[in-house]
Amino acid sequence: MTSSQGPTPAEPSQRTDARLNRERLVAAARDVFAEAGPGASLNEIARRAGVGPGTLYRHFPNRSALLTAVLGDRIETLGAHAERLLASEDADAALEQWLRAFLTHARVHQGMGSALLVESAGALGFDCRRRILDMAAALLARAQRHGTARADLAADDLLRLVIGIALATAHDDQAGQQPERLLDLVLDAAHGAPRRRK
Amino acid sequence: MTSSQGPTPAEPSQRTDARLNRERLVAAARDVFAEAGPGASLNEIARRAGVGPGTLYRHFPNRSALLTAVLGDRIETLGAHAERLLASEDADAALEQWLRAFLTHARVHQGMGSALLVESAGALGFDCRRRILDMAAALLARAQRHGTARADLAADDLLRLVIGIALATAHDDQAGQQPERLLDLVLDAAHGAPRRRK
DNA sequence: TGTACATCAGTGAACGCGCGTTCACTGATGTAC
DNA sequence: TGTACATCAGTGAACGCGCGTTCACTGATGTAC
Repeated sequence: MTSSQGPTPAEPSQRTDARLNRERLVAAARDVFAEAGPGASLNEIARRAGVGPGTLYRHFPNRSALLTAVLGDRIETLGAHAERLLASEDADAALEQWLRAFLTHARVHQGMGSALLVESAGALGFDCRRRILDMAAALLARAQRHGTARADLAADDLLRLVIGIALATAHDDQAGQQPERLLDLVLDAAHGAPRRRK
Repeated sequence: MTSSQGPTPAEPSQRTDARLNRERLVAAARDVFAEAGPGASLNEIARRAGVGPGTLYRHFPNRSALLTAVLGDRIETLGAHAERLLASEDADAALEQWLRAFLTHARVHQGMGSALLVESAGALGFDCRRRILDMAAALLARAQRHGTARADLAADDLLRLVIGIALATAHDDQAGQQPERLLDLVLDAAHGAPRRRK
């Protein structure tokens, strides 16, 4: 493949001011979404980015596109992390470390991740959901084969529990160590044998 | 105490039309909150109840009062259930059954419960949170003393996990048996021994 | 390197909307006689 | 039991607000010469 020197591979050729404003918008959106959730005001995001509302719409036709842009690099990071962990020694530890990273991500975006993960509609959201689910599935499968993870555990269930922890502890400043504690509990369940049901 | 024949013990004497409208409002609020979450439109609730917006405000000065009214009988029910279960034989089964009932409640009110449970502010909300936490704590303590529940488990953690399940699976019609499955996992964690951490 | 200009990004006032909330008015209720 | 009336609940138009979204206009950018 030919090596293009631009930092944005997808966009063919963008004016420098346009690229700058786009970056400003994504940065502002990251902050505002983190503060006010996925339903945050788009005007507020434009204000925070120092651009007019029209500029926001020029770059992102709808809220979902903006959400996806914000999530984009997070997902890249999580994906790279998963890749590395899949090559590591301890399959159990790999799963655990990735879930911790995912929890941090989901908490900071308090439900934003889940807005995309839970809602089945939305083409862009579906893609995000798929990619994260794939990462979790790969790590879980390895922990089941070469580790001590329960065989009767689905990746979607595990992920959903962690999202639940994020949602239930989001925006609670006095939560302290609770999110980590709750994840410990879930990890216990992921490795322990199922109880005999009556 | 003297036995008053009225069905509303707290209200001293209410006109019949007022009581009727109040009931209509609570019923409408229950539906609308369940559909649209705790941030649902109050005008929509009034509309659904067939009364003017002013009437809603006459009965409930703010959204929190209305939320509390809706939650009221649910909490009564959960409280009565907890009372009964505390007198039952199997301490573990009692905790499990109550948590299942609580999950159903929290799911149907998709985050409405959590709106009151999580937010520490709000005098009325605080009361709800306290009462539910007390129920969970009593059942958990008994399961720890006379059952197999882990000693290093806090009632707030357990409750928060179940709320998380409710939030993460709310409004997902194709969730199927997932909520119950996730609760099973949490129950496994609640009874199993903690893993040795590296 | 310097200038002219076509292109396209940015602007921000303005629109319609539904929201929460108010309040002067209407009307139903229940009581006193 | 029937009527007069004081009380208080209900009404719903109206207000201000912030939202999402648009679009005629302005202005910066990068290219062609």
